[in-house]
Amino acid sequence: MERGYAATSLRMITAKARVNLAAVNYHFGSKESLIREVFERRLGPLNAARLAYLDRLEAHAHGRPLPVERIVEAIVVPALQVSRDPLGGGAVFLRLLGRAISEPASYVRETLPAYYREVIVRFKHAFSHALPHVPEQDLAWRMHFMFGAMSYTMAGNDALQLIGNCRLDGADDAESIIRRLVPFLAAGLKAPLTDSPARRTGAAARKTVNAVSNRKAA
Amino acid sequence: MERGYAATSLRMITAKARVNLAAVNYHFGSKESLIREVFERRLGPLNAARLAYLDRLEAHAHGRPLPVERIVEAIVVPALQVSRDPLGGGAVFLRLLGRAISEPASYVRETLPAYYREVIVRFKHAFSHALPHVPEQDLAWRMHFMFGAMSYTMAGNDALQLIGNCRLDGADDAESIIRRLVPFLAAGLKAPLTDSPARRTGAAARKTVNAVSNRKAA
DNA sequence: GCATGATTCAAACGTTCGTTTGAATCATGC
DNA sequence: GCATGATTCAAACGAACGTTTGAATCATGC
Repeated sequence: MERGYAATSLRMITAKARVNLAAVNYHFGSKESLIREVFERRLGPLNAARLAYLDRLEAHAHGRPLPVERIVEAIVVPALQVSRDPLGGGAVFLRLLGRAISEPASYVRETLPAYYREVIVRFKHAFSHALPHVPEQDLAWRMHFMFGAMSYTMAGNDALQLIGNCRLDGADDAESIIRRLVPFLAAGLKAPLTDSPARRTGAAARKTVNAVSNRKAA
Repeated sequence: MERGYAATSLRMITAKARVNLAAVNYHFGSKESLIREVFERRLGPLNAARLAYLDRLEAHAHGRPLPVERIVEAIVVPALQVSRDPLGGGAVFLRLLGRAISEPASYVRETLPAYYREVIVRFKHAFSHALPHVPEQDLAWRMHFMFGAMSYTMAGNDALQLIGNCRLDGADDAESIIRRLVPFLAAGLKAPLTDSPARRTGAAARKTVNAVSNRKAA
């Protein structure tokens, strides 16, 4: 979580766990299998809880479209529960997960999608039902942005915000994060569609390029 | 960009660049200094362009609050320009940057904030001027979410979306990404404030925890 | 109490890493 | 054309990595 996969050695892990170095290869086979097992144990139940949450919402709705906020909650709230449950991995696992999605290592790029496939399909249907006027492509992109904001937040990437002369309070309190994250994401998903491709950026953008070039020349 | 800092060896880099391995330590001193130089060269001009863009907007506004969409554009459009300019690093640098923000390595967690300090202060002022009803803490969080969605998108994290039975078209076309990203972020920043802390999540959340526990027992 | 299979342990393996070294090569000013 | 400083190069260094090994230890059923 705090060092990334490649930079975390089995010697660090086994020392922290107070076990012998060879135990990892004996019980798991390899370092790669070890972290795969972590996801197997933690991510499966988390996504199952998300689907169960969505099932409950849809059962209550009797086919009517759900409020976007509720659908977003179905994704975010189970993560909150995990972060509160030390036996379920706690907040540490969420941080690991947030980082893992950006992890370039092949082991995770080939493993994670399998866990998310059903979640994405189900929630995409729910969103497209709740937002019938949003074209499929736009919805896919908005879900993409949503996952970005979520995983970034879960990864605890406070590197930038720390220095904005005002710390983020309640960064440890998952509920206060969700109270702010859900309205943000729901508003983004419900944003009005802009059919005109922002023509006005053309001129300003050219000036920007010049500013970049000038800086480089200096 | 595609392997992460720790997993990218100087031997790979020097082989790709068709130079001798020792050249890195001769010209840069160390691997860490090498990547620091990359940020020095690329990130400085990019953030300068963002500030210049904001300067231009504010000069035209004569003290009046700016539309949130325009402020977001000031952050996003210069990145588009960089992605189009192969000499400025191109899209590859943006992907590197998006990954770097999530990179746990200490070299970057201590280097990047310095480049972003002024950007964050200036844009926070602009946003709080445009959104006077949003408390400072909420605004800080919303900017945090915004950076998350942005860096995730810039990092090209398509691992999850690929399998949602509908590919993201135009993923290479930066302008079409921006056309969708700006409305999403602006809507999120302008989202109505929820003063009631979503009490209704209590019961549902408890059920969710049970679902997780049951899955674990199975 | 002893045989047996599972687990733990210290030690070593081969590989790869970032870095250093010292000689070879290049460029440049006189 | 030669001295000098900068750069390139092949080779090696020590350290750290994931993994393997074989003996020691533990647990368990008879």
